[in-house]
Amino acid sequence: MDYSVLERSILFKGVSAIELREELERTPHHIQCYDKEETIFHMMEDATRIGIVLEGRTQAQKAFPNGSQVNVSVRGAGELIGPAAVFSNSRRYPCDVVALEPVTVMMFRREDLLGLLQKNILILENLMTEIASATYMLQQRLELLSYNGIAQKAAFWLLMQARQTGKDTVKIPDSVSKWAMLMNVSRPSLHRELKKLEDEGIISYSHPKIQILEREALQEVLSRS
Amino acid sequence: MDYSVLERSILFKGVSAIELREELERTPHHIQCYDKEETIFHMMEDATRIGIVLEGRTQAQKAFPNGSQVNVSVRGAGELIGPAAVFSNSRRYPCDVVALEPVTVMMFRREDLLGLLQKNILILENLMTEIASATYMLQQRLELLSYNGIAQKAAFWLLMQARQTGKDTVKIPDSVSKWAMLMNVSRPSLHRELKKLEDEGIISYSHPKIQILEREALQEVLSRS
DNA sequence: AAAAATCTGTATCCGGAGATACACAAATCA
DNA sequence: TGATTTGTGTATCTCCGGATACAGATTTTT
Repeated sequence: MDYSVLERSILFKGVSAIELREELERTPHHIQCYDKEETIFHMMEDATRIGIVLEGRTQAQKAFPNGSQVNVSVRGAGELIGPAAVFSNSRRYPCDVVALEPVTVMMFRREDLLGLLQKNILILENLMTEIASATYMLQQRLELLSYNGIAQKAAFWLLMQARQTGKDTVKIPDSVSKWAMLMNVSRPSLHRELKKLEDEGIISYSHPKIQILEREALQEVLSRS
Repeated sequence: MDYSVLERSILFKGVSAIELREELERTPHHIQCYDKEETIFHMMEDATRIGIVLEGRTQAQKAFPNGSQVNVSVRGAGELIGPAAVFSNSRRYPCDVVALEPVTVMMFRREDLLGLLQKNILILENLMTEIASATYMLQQRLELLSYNGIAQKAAFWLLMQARQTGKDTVKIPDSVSKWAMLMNVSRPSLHRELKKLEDEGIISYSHPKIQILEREALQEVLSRS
């Protein structure tokens, strides 16, 4: 078994290889594989298990009654799926988690993980940081959705990316379509607004890349409405 | 000093009074009072402190550059403010937290609280559950905002309330205006849509109360679009 | 390399919802 | 109790953005 992923995983980072091995021997868990498209956790299902992605990528998504769908987050090797759900009061998965590719996951049952946490403070801190950061991401997401104009949403997202990466050239996430979904707007509308921003000389947009030309002006877009 | 609030607080519930007193004596903290309208935590400020509300109510809110504002959550006696922010990677408060009334808060610095957590697993579990549940609330909020129609948003909210309370008569939160803000729509538009739903015989609306007449139909509203 | 699937750029149409305005009711305060 | 503030009910107007369509480009599959 390859421990390198685990050693750098969200949950176990900072834990020495030896210690990690011991902990795992003591703690019940199992490895599970899923095909592409397969659902790992079902929305509203009882949240008894938490997973560490060992291989492949998963996506949390929420299907709407009208057929549309919102993508919440993508998790790759070393990342966790379902951590908040398992410890929340409701103890339900709030979205579906599906495999974007063939995926292998290490699964822990809630009670077994709790044991781990009680014995190893470092793991516990890791988990807490992860969950806390998740709420931060969600708040960010919420702020994005709370802007009423498409230009505002796009500007907010661009400024956020620019701040996080330190660069003022931003690559579009996967595709314009995905980006539009992320912001809960239609793709043609997003495209139209990007063009407008380009016409105004605030950004320059050539397919997979967007460059922020006038950060001031872009900031100022946020206060329009 | 009155310990009754603390004993039933989110953070310390389940901890015996004696133990609680000991912990508090060992752990640096201080009590702070705020006037109505005063800001307790500033958005983007360095998140070094976590608070337990002892008296009064606080509100987390986010001001937008264009002047509008989103209310995130209200916290009363025994509840926590800033728990996720303090343990997130960014370590920034994601919103302003302001006093809705005169408020007294017990403040802990991050490092002091960490000490508490390491010594007392129960407190740690409490905190984790709280943060995890917060992400659940946020997901809910996100789902609400992700519906594109006002009728859909309202229906979702009503069904949620009905499920949570078990009743099919729902009281509007504070006021229609506040409700509209919560869902990020304009008040007149919300009112219009409520009327429509009433015309359709799905709900009955007489000022502070809404009764769900046809739950099936209301559920079905969600899939419109 | 051909075929299939997916994504982009762009235009046209139209409905939903925001902004605004104002009379009336309700709650708060002086 | 009257005055001031805050919230509700409702209409009208405007426009942003969703739906749809389709031609070219790009990527993936076979």
